[in-house]
Amino acid sequence: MPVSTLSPLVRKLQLWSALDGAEQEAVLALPHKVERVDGSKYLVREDDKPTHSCLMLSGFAICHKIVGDGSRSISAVQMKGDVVDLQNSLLGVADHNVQTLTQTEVAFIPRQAIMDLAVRCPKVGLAMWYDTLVDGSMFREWIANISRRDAITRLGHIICEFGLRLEYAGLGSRTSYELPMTQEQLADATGLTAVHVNRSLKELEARGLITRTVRSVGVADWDRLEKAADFSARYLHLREPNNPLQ
Amino acid sequence: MPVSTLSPLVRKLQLWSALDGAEQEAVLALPHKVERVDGSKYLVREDDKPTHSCLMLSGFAICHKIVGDGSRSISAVQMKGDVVDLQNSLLGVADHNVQTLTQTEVAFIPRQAIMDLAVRCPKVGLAMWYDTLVDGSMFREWIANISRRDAITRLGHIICEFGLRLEYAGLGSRTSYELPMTQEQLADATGLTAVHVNRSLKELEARGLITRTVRSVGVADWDRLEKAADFSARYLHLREPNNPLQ
DNA sequence: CGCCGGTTTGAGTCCATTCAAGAGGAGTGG
DNA sequence: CCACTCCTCTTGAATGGACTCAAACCGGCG
Repeated sequence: MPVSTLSPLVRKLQLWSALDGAEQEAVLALPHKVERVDGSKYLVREDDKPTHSCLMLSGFAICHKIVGDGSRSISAVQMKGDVVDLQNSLLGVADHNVQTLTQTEVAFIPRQAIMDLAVRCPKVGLAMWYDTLVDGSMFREWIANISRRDAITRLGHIICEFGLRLEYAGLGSRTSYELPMTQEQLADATGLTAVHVNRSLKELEARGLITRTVRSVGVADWDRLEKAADFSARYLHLREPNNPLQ
Repeated sequence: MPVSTLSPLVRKLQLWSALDGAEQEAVLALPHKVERVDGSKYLVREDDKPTHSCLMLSGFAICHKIVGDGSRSISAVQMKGDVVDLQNSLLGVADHNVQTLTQTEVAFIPRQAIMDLAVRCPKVGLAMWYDTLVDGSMFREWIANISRRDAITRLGHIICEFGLRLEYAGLGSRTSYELPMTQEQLADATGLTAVHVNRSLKELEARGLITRTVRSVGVADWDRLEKAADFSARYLHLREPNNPLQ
């Protein structure tokens, strides 16, 4: 296991807080175990008391809840570089499920080690806090998306978000990428039904806003899609590397 | 201005991290300015670059966004003891609006002072991070609420949430409290329209799940409402005082 | 008293859902 | 190589929950 396994984490934290050599070392030295996990496996279940957080090294995962009538709500999609489960593991009892979409590689990091590091290296703690604040920003946008946009705008919006995030993570281009979600999963992430997602995607295509093949999305005119999807990247708080906030 | 103005903040942070005397002092010593703000005033607007966070001392405020077609999405309701605007002020550019619902007293704390404190007293920083994680948990539940529950369940759920939070903040009882929101605001917090909120509240009343007067809510049988509203308090991560996580 | 914001009610409409069935692809096993 | 299964995607028709539009009601307040 190379010592640089956790370097995506360092990269991410550096966006927020200028870490000196010792601090970077401390992050890289976090105890962890890398595992390959199949698709559609649970990493954490609601009500669990998880002892580890995980850093996504490859693949995709979702955060979701099952409500009373059995239907599912997806609140986030995680990809390479994202730290999932800070929410769950730090707060003690998991309030949502984390499930892989595809085969993934994840680095499991003990909860206690993260807390100790945050106390020992406050600037690292600050950066992790910032990362959580960005998660919050994304949740708020999803709330707005689900509650106040129609189906077509809503789907356009999530397509824009994925495009930017995938591009930022080096997994594709915003104008052409592989979408690792079924229409049913898209439905659960947008508060729609799979049938209506299907019809709305077709409508987006008919309007010339996107092109589709099996699981890939193409965007001919990004600006036009952004406009139609009521999308603005501000809420993602994407930052250029090597330009920490402080 | 008494030195104990910020004590609600100490109380809140203590839930997560056992702070020693010096750390408590450091929190209380945060520079701040207390102001009385009228109802329906903006504390922060989207796109602002706020320089302060604010601790709510009394009254109510909401976080909201206006989407492309002009409609509004409320993502959170803040009350006494809540720190609003960490999200906005720490990340630089505000991604949502914060607006008072009622007359409020707020303590404005400079963003830089909070960041400095988090670095100087890492356990305080950790506690603030935890508080942000709880916010995230609430956002996820709201996403589930808005996307996958019908109107009646959705409203019942938010009524349960407010009951518990108000009781926890010492502002009423879960079975009888003043609700500081109009039906239009409830609509924007649940992804419904004001008209449908009205009809659904009446239906909740007709089913004997709640009683209403002008702006107050009564719950005759809490357990029955919880059940009908698919409510479980887990996501609020309410903790007993004097029992820090570590 | 008249205004105003909020609540209530009715009637008609529509966006998204439900139900149902067929088509396309990938994987499995005989 | 084909039959079979399973999952996802696609399409049609009918339904319904929530919306829109509109008007009346109500209490507080200048």
